[in-house]
Amino acid sequence: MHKSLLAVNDSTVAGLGRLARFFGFSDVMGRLYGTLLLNPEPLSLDELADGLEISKGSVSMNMRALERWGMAKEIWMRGERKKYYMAESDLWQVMRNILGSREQREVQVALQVLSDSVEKLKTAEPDLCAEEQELARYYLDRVMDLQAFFKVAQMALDTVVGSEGSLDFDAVTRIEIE
Amino acid sequence: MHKSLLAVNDSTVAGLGRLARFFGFSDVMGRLYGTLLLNPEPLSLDELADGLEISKGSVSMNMRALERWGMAKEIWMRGERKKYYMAESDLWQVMRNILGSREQREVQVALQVLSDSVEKLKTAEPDLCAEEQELARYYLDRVMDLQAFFKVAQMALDTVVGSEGSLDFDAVTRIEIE
DNA sequence: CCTTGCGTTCAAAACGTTTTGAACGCACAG
DNA sequence: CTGTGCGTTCAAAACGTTTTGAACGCAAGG
Repeated sequence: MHKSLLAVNDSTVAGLGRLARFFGFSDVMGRLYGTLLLNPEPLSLDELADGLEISKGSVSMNMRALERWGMAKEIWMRGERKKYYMAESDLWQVMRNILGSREQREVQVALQVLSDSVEKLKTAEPDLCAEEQELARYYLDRVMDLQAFFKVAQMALDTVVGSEGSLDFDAVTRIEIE
Repeated sequence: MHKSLLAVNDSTVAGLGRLARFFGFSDVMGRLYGTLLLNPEPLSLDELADGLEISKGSVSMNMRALERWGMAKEIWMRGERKKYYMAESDLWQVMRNILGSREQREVQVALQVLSDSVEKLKTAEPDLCAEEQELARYYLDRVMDLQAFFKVAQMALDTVVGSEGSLDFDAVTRIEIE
């Protein structure tokens, strides 16, 4: 294959590996996704293993993870006993999958913990000595700051997850500041 | 100290540890930040080490990292030879620091690599055989999808980083979809 | 029934990151 | 000048995660 195509392939695959790490996935997941994304035809596990020079076991496990995250889908080729995969090429769809199942849950849990804390502090206040009451109020301020912060995060996530099609540039610039 | 205050402290510190990991920092950085955030008075390195039951060396290194990220600042106490730290309690300021120095650079690099790829593909196209040309066009489509994706990310980051004060809820809900 | 070709699994190994703790340097007080 | 108390450093150890590769299961074809 031509040198420039290989170069583009390499940097894209490497870049998606980086991106995957950034999102808390493994490097290999990102590279597998990149390899599939740049292949018009579906690829088999062996082709992926050869292409990235990693073990078949690793490909098997990481591809299952990619499937669970909706980043790749299995393709049935008639007459073939091998499994073939293609990348989900709609990046916003991938984004929605990830934010929707992982990040939203994370934020939910955080908000739950924080509102429990507010509850605890308010309930306990009467039982506290003066000094402790002051500290409790201080805690309350901080915890409520965190709550406000996470609520904004929650709204932002809901917006992306609830969107259809791709977010466009103009839309994002229309975010306004208090 | 009262049980409920300890419970709130624990869960907040643990939660900020989680959050720190999520953002690619170490758990300890998040816990140190949380500990400082819930202390009306500045704390010394030894107090932090004792409070979290970690070594003094770790506190020293992680606090310097927190300082570099603008998440804590040193407080000079007259007559004291110890170093004291306080948390930067404006969470949006912390966010702006992190997004501004780390994430923006990351996105910049990605965009640079992608536009280099576009350039390479366009330059090389005339030299390619028919089959390769088709693949090059396929690559171009995919690379440009990635470009669009990262440009949205860049805009979102710019918006947050360039903002002053805290983003409010309404503002975020005003994001519109294509 | 056996063989072949495939995907899956998982224990062990490789690897990277984080934590520790002892050694060190520095500044101040006596 | 010396001792004390502090922060810093870094090599070694602990730890967690990822990768490998051999063993296995399973299905299809002979």
